[in-house]
Amino acid sequence: MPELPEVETISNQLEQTLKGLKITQVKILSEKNFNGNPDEIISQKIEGVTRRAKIILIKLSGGKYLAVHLKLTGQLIYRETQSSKQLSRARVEGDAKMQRLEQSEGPFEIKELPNKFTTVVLTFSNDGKLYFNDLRKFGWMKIVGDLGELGKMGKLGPEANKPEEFSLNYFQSILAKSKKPVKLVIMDQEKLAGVGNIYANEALYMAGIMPTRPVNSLTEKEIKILRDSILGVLGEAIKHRGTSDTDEAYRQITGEKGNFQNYLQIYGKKGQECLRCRGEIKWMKVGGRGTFYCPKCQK
DNA sequence: ACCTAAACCTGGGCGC
DNA sequence: TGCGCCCAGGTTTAGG
Repeated sequence: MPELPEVETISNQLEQTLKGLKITQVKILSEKNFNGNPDEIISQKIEGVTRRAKIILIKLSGGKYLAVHLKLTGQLIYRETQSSKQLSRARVEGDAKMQRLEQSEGPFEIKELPNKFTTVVLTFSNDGKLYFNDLRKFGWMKIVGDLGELGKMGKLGPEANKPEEFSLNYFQSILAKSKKPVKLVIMDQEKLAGVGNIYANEALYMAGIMPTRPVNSLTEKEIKILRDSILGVLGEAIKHRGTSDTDEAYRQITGEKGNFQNYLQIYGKKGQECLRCRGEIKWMKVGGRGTFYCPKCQK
């Protein structure tokens, strides 16, 4: 699910929420989604939470990290209270935060936790709990000393939302070498970290470039515009706390949806009108992934 | 080195 | 209403 803006949002919220707490319990409900010895992290303090590409890194006082990848449908939901008694008390007392939680929408209405999709539950020294839910169970948690232990996943390009790392010079250098479709190159995590299917579609539309264009055919001007579009769309999506396009995937740690789905221009809009030319938005597969484009506006 | 399809899973939506 | 098929925010792996 989550791409850079969603993982950034979750990571920032976890940093705010978990920093300084100790892990008191690790309950594993799905063995295949937790890699490592859970006893190793019990009673360790959370020193901070950061992000690299689409990986969340929870730094522990023992020096290691609890790394989390949400893949397509992973969620991390934090609750300090969950009993129905507490819910009803919050209702009576008009607790704004709890009411907001109760009102969030979708089939996973996260009233009951853990639920059938919960794979791991971490409990902290304040009795708060972090629920790792994952409908498709592709996501994982892993105890690692550094990113190198993640194998291929640890080999990552510059962060796609950071202009200094993702420099124009660097972008030009990776594009000159290859005849691959531009969409595949900007989604290649080893070349550029954080861009996934939604934001690749959006950035290419904004830049007016066909997703299938061989990268070595891009003009200098197009390369500049594409870089600006990637930086721009990721920045905006972070501001709006990510995209919750469907009901079953990305949520903020409160259970609330993000808001960037209201600002998408091309992703998921097959058959609808292009905002720019009023032509029909088309769909095709590029590298096996669903790709939305406007044949008039993207060359 | 390239490309594609399949694999990991579960559920929603569509056509018939 | 039900069945079969295709689709889904990611990444790895197998085969040509």
